[in-house]
Amino acid sequence: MAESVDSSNTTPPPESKPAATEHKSWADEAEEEVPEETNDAPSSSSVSSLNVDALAIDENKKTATKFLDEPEDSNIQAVTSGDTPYTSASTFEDLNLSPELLKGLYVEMKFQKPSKIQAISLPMILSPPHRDLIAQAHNGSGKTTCFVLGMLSRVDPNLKAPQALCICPTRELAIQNTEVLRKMGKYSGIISECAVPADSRDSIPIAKRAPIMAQVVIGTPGTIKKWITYKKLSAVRLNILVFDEADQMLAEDGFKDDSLRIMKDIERVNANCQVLLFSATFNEIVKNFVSRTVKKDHNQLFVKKEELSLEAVKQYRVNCLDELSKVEVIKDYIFEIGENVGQTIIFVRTRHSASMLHQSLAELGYEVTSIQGALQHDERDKIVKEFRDGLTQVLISTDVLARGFDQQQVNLVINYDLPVKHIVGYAREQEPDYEVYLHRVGRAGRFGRKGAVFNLICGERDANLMAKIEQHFGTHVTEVRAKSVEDYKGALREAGLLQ
DNA sequence: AAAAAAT
Repeated sequence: MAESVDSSNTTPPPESKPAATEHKSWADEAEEEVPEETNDAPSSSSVSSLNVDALAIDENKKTATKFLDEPEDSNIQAVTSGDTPYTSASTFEDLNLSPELLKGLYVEMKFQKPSKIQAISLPMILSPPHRDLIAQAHNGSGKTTCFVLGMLSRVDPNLKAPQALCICPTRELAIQNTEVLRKMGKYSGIISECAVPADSRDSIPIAKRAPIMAQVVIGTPGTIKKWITYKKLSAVRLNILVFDEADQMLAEDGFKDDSLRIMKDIERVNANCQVLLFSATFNEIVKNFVSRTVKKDHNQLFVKKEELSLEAVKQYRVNCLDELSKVEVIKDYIFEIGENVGQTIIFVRTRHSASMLHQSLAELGYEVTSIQGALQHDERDKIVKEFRDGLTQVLISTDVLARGFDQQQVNLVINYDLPVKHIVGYAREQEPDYEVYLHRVGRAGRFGRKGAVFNLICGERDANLMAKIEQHFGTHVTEVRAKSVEDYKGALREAGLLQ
């Protein structure tokens, strides 16, 4: 039903081309980034021969392009602006990167060749005239590498001034992206700074801070805005501005104003700053809005929503009699067998329920940690670090970690509550937050790994939400009977997480 | 409601 809406806005109708090939498992090719799991067709599989075919032109001189490459076509729809030809990169060498950056990719990151989204987006990001780009790609498919490499490539190492800026919705994501950039840029000599609020004890008053000399700055909107306002962060030499989770950053209350403000502040002093918007989700309304926040001649990459669910992540529902039995399900089944399949994140809707669930499980003797935005910054950092180090197996979280959090050992995601949209006024029926759902699911199955999601459903209200989610993404969420451990084992086996 | 972050 919504498909027509989707395609009409993503892509002008093709004129002469046959319909895009059926979608194949994205996961198969996303695995390219994981050396030990690489079992793909050899890289000679004709990626380099693809070129851009003009399919249709609209009044803005937008050209719809279809990248015809590997047999497992991932159906990323490209809309390019003007007549710059872009050729997909089959190797990182195709991108004219510095030897230092190539070394970072191969030695530090252990990458072999670009993933699909990298192959397509990087030429668009790196080739003059450096047009703005709105890029959508699946969870865990390597978006971070796209913009991190974009930032590193567009920095002049000899110029000691901020040249690349990246804005993220959470502290955790800003830290994670900074770590990726430092790793990838290890041999480049490029200096970076993470702009998130410091612990109260070692924070320096902004007025006393020296101006930022780092060449790349990655952070959250409040701190970045503050640095710009106090003239500690100059936008004059910025070549590239990235919004990670851009749909949230630019369209959601609380983020939108800050993001647009930062964009305007930069524009005022710098007309040539390339803007990149990255996310796994851009719903139709948001897509429409954000495309008006970037330059008119921007390029676009989009994926249909029906093809966004990761096929490698199996989705299940568990019907629970009441809220209390949700805890039973978690302790009897998830803890009994879940611990054998890797790490688990349990998502809850409120900060309060994060604490409550944590407490209940702790009282029952289970080792869990929980994270939510009301905790102290250093506490948040500590909990994430323990989880990353594998010291904790099960982490309860609000949606603070719903987006972007990349921990490859997470194979299991529990939706203790389904995400719902906050509707102002008196709505009769609750609407699921489809984007948050997809992002939560995407915490499992990183880079094409297997994963499973258990949605704990209680009552008609939850059942309704679940049904809407299934309909929206065109996926089936299999029911698991909450009767015995065997039922759960069967589900995990089916998901490929158990033998 | 949650996410940022400032006061």
